[in-house]
Amino acid sequence: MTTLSDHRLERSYFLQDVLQVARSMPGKYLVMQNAGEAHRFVITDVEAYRGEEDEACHARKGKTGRTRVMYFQGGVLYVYLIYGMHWMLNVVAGPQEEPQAVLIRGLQSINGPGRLTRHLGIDKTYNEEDLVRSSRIWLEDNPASEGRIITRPRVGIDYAGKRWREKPWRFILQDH
DNA sequence: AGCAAGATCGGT
DNA sequence: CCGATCTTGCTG
Repeated sequence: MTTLSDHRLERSYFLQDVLQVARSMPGKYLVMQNAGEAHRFVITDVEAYRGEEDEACHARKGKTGRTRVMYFQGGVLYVYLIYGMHWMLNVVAGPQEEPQAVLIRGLQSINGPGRLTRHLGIDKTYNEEDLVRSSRIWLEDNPASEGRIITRPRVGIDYAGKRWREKPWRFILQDH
């Protein structure tokens, strides 16, 4: 018998380049399992951060205590605190030693990267969690997903140079 | 040891 | 538009 969990995304998906991963992520499910109950949320809004050369990426200054997880192979979570208040949820992408990550900015019915982690109870204990093996959080393909993806410049990165500010690396599911 | 900045949010 | 709130990374 086929169950939805057979749709869990495997390693090969996350090993793709971050731009491929990011633009195909809207429409997929973020699954949270607690007390044996799985809750599925459609991902609607993401951004790609790509390598040390990307002036908007945390890895622009190389490997540090905080960014070391970005150098892991794709499929693990990068969770960090911003402004002393909000947990940001990122999915590491690409092969080992290539620092790339997808910031999840919105879910169906929960907009905003800080609001969604608060709603789901995601905090620093999720940092470095492996989406391919975890029993409390993973991603699933959504065969029924339809809807167009629109692109926009990334948000909140005024510190980056113009060339990087203007990259259309935000991917939003149309009508959300 | 001290400091400035930050991939945000909610209230004026 | 501004303040909250605290970790991180850089400087000395």
